[in-house]
Amino acid sequence: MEKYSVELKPKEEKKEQKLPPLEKAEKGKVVMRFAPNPNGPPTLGSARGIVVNDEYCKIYDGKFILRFDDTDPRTKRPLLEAYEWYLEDCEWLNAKPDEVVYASKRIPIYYEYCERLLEMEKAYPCFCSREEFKKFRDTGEECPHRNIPAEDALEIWEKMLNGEFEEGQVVIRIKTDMKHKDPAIRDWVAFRIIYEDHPLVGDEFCVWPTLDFESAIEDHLLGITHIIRGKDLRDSELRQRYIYRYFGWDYPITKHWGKVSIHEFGRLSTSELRREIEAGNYEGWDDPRLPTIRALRRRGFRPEAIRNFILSLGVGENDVSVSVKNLYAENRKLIDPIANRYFFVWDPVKIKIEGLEEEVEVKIPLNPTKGGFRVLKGMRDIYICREDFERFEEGDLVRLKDFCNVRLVDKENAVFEFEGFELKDVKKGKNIIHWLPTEGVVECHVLGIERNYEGLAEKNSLNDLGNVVQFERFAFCRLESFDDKLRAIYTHP
RNA sequence: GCUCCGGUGGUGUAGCCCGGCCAAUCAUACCGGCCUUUCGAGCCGGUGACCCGGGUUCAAAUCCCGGCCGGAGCACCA
Repeated sequence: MEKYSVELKPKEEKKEQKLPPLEKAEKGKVVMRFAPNPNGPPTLGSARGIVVNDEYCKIYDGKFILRFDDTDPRTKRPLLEAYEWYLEDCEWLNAKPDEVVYASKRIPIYYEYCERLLEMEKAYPCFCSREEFKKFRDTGEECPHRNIPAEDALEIWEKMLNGEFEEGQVVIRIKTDMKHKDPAIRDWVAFRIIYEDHPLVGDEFCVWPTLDFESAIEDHLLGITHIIRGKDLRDSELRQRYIYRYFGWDYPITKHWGKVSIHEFGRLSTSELRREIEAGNYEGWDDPRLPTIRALRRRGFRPEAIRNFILSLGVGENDVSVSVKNLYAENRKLIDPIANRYFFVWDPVKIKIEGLEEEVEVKIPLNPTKGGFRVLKGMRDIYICREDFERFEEGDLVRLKDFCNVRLVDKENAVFEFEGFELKDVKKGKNIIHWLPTEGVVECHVLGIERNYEGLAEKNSLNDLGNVVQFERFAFCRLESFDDKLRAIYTHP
């Protein structure tokens, strides 16, 4: 009995720093933020922003802010439920923000700063169409509106706010340098007119700041010291620095990482996922095949595994393309010592064991490191996987794991012959298979990644409802619910 | 096209700023072995990389130049 009760060795956590030191970071003074647009649930991609920023805050005793950059009610319209999802998932990832900010609720603040810029003649209302302005930008010429005097500019701004212009008729641009060597930086748009209800603040506003403007102001107001984000926002820094210069502010220290793509999931774009779901290709945002945090949680991943996986990607600027197997490995380290083992027989075939005198009680270890047992009834009629059954030929000796040895004598009728309880002859290898009696089992459906599985599982496993278990020789699965049958979700091998 | 960034084993990563201790770290994958019972788990071991060419130097993955390859931005999206 004690041969299974090996003591649980707590895999000691190496306290090594998982991230490179942050430039000019002082303990206790670091303020960082993760600033998503909540137009869908957090994905593994968002988790990178959450985890890396949070991890640095933890390392430096800093402050972690979650800021919703939700200032576009149309093109990347926020999803009302998603605000809550971000809060939930951050907390689940052990990255509870110290402060939460909603940009859409702070629009008047951005207006004030815009007015100051207009007064300083560092911003101007521009009536060029996109196409017209593109020409100026490409040639490096100033557009005719660039030198509108402050008073007139302010007047136009007032009219914008009052809804006296059509959408697209006028925008506010920040003066940079029309000769800037990178055309992307030249006089960028800070405010535009959009007549559309915002999911959070309704129709209160019709003049909306762009991300570059809103983010620039907020980062300063919030006292952000370090920004780490995707390299797609690299030029933002160059644009925003103009505002910082005009106001005499210091720009935070920045770092940018490349794109992550996961072999099995592809690029992690929220908009794409949304399209797929709306097209009915997935059941919802928590469909286990999806790379959303809620799907991963549903599958039974540990938040620590996700953190470790993300941190292992580092913060380099080159794009990474990694396999989920790395995530699986991280999770396995955490759950292997605690997940109870059970038998799950998919595509079951009923076989008969001839010559088995009486039913026996079979004790099987619950977990090799933790110890404990579960009991199955060893009887004449049992189930095994069709996959296994098909492999065998008459005369083959098979070990029913922890039960007995049997020999296939009549494949046609699925009859085996009892050979003894002793573990001998078949001590290892593919001929040790798992099995299930005809009593003490429940129907089980496993929602898989590539395919789903129908079969039978030990009734014992009901004790682990809600937990992740290992179905031996199958995979780790999370037992989600039990109604007419046990419903499990495939976690990973 | 213009601007910027990056290239370390199959994959990801450390090292590069401040050249030598790097015949290059760690993980994953793969292969092999082990296990009185998961060969789809676990344990142990092994294979495997500095994009190319020049230069500087006693010494270069690390510094410089050129090339090649990859990526990002150039939206009234974030």
